[in-house]
Amino acid sequence: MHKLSYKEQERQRRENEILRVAGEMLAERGYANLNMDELADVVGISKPTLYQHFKGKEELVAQVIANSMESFSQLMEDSAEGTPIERITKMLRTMAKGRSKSGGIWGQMNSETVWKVFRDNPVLIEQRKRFGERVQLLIDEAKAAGEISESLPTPLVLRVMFGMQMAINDPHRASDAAISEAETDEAINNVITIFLHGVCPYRADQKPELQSPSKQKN
Amino acid sequence: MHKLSYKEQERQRRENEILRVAGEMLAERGYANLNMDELADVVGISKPTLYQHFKGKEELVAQVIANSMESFSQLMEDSAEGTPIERITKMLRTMAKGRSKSGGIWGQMNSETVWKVFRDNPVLIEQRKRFGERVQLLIDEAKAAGEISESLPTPLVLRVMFGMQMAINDPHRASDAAISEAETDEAINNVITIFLHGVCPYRADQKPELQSPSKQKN
Amino acid sequence: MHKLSYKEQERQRRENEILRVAGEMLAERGYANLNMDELADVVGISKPTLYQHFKGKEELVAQVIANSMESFSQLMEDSAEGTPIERITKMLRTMAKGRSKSGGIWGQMNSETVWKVFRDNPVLIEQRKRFGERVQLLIDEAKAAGEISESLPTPLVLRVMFGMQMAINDPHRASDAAISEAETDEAINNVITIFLHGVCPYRADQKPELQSPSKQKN
Amino acid sequence: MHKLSYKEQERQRRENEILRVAGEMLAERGYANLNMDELADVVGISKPTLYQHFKGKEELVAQVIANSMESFSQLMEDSAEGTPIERITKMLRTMAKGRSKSGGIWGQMNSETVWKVFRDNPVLIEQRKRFGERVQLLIDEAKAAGEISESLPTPLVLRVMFGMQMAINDPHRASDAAISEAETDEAINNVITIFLHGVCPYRADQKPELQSPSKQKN
DNA sequence: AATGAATGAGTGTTCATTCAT
DNA sequence: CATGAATGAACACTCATTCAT
Repeated sequence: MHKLSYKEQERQRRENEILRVAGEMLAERGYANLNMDELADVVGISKPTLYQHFKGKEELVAQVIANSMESFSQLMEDSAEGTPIERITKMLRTMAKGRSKSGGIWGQMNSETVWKVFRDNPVLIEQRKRFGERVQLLIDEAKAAGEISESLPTPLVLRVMFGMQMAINDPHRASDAAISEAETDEAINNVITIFLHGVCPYRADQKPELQSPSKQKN
Repeated sequence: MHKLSYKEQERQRRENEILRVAGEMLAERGYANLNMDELADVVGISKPTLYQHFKGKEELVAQVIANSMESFSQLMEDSAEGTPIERITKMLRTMAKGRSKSGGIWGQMNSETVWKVFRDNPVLIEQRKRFGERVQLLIDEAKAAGEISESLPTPLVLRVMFGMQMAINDPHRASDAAISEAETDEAINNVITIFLHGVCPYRADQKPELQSPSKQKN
Repeated sequence: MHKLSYKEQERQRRENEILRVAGEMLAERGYANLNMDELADVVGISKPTLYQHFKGKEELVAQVIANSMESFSQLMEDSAEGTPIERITKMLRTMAKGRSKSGGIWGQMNSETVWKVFRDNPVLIEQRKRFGERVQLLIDEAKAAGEISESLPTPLVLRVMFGMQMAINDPHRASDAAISEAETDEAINNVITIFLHGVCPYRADQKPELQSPSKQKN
Repeated sequence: MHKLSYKEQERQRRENEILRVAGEMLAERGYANLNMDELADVVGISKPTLYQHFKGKEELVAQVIANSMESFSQLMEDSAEGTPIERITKMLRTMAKGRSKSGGIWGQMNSETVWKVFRDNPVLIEQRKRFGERVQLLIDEAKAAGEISESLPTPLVLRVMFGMQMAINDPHRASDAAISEAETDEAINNVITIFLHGVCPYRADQKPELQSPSKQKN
């Protein structure tokens, strides 16, 4: 890999900065309220420069999502040690701590626009595939280790992981009343506990029986 | 209760129609892409008429949310029989089936704007209180019945319920490829199962141990 | 003159009420901010009823102006006794006291729209003529009596009268700090004094010499 | 003071042009009929460009007023020579000639909206203070020189000056029939004469006696 | 005759995107 | 390359006016 020129480095640094800020904005305010003017302002560049880095808002957001997935993937890679469930736990915890990086963006998938970007952007199509495979692998390992019920479809487990994310904080807490670190930690722990118990293979002697709707009244 | 005039009925009917369409749009496209022009068009009225029903976009959305919470509340009321956990199960199932009514809108709370409406709108403040109390009651009953772990804070349980919601469908499925009823049902069942196992009091002999972060590496 | 039916009387009463309220609104807020919805509301009737009395906003305003001129004319008629200048004084005072009736509306002539109504409305054309004649008469009498300088064109004197009006109050005083009756009275007295001294024939020995622009530097 | 770049100059030029046109429109048509679309059109720019210069209609109007006051202030500064009354005379004349600059806008203060801007806009608050002080000074000098009656409150004198303004022209003359320069000049002279005689200290031997309302009948 | 309800035609404002410098 | 400045296309909201009842 050849050495990057100073200019090139600078460019990279700035691109990352843009993506970082955009990621935060996207997670906090949603696609529609992600304002290109403000973004450029906060990053400290002009709008045309912004457009030199990204062809448009959609592409920018696509990159943000890509980055987010990438760092998520990286996270899985990095926590390669431990039992699968330990790794999953760690992932959940990391996601939760850095809400803006992954969880926050996931929450934006409810917006049609973001979803379309996620679905149709060429860069993301590839990334989605790789990402899915890696997660699949991890979850499957967990299944093999008996830590996740075999009967649960992998994508569903993944979606539950993200859904759990959203349960950790009131998305926008009491506005001014900052939440203590300890409180957040406890919420995280609780959510992880719920997740782990929720997905682990249950045994016959365990209480909750799912009643199919028809038999409900019984 | 006096009989409503035909006009009055018509007005009500239309108001409901507006709320229904707006609810769908909100759930599917988010606040920013809920377009008053289009809404009026789809409902088949003119914009000023729309504004005679609702003072503005925010109030409209507030009403949509209020309605959504109301029908959710109603649901709890209606399913008053059965063990608490049976009732919760039924609720989850109903929420999941009618995504647009409750779950879909909940997903929009990630948008700053919607969240502000939810927090600050006077109509909703009262409703939130009542809603919270009812749910609190239900969950507390479930705790008392030993169906939900006492150690889990009630609001967190509620948030998990909503988070679960979002795990049921890819928020926007493969766009055209409609998902079979059966598939959805299975997803619902799976998610409910996960929820029930996740929150039920676990016993010492159960597998998953939550490792506190410090001890993680062991 | 035949006796009016009760209905007819009622109608008249309401028409007057509309004109009164509209007059106040027009004087205080200007043409553009005179809102037909609000007007109907304040008067306590529905908009279609309003439109049964007046063909449209312009006609309504025309009537308001006509009324205003009429009551002004009436005022001149009523104060037929005394020297011309005494009558003019009385007029100024009455105008000032009831700003909304005459002076206030006069102030709205700066709005293109109101001015056009004033100029072009058929009802007003006639009224303007009569009004002008009466005032002309009065001012000419005053001139004849040596109370107003012969050299001042009558329309200009009239305009100065109205201009003086606007000097009495800050159009919208310190908003909340109500002005004492006494203060207003003094302002009125001062303004009238200025007017009377301003227009009365001056004698050679009086101080202020008007310098024509060319000689100004002198 | 560094030399402005060409771009900067151009920007200034355009900003002035906007203010000029807006000032004319405001004076002629009032706040409500000052249309941002049309303004942009007339100036020859697009609406968003307009909004890059001024945050909104109110701010734009505030600037127009500020400019107007500033040029008025400047006028006082510039005509620093001569007796106070000479200076006032000159001011009146200049105001009258350039109606749109000062007088015309003053006439709009009857509109609630414009008045609110005048009262509440932060930029104008400071300007109003300075403006008031300067005028106060001038009028007080005139009083000291015996050219304006000591008994007249300064603010009232100022208001009368502006009121006089409005007497010079029929605010909108016979529309098409342009008024000859000479006519206007004569009107101006007459109004100034009236003003000067009106406010100068009157002597006991002068005719017009102000009758207090109670004694009017004599 | 009176009204609740409806609307066409704007109005101010914003935003993603592109030139000219 | 970087940028100040420009813009087309929307969008939320309002208002005078008119029907249908």
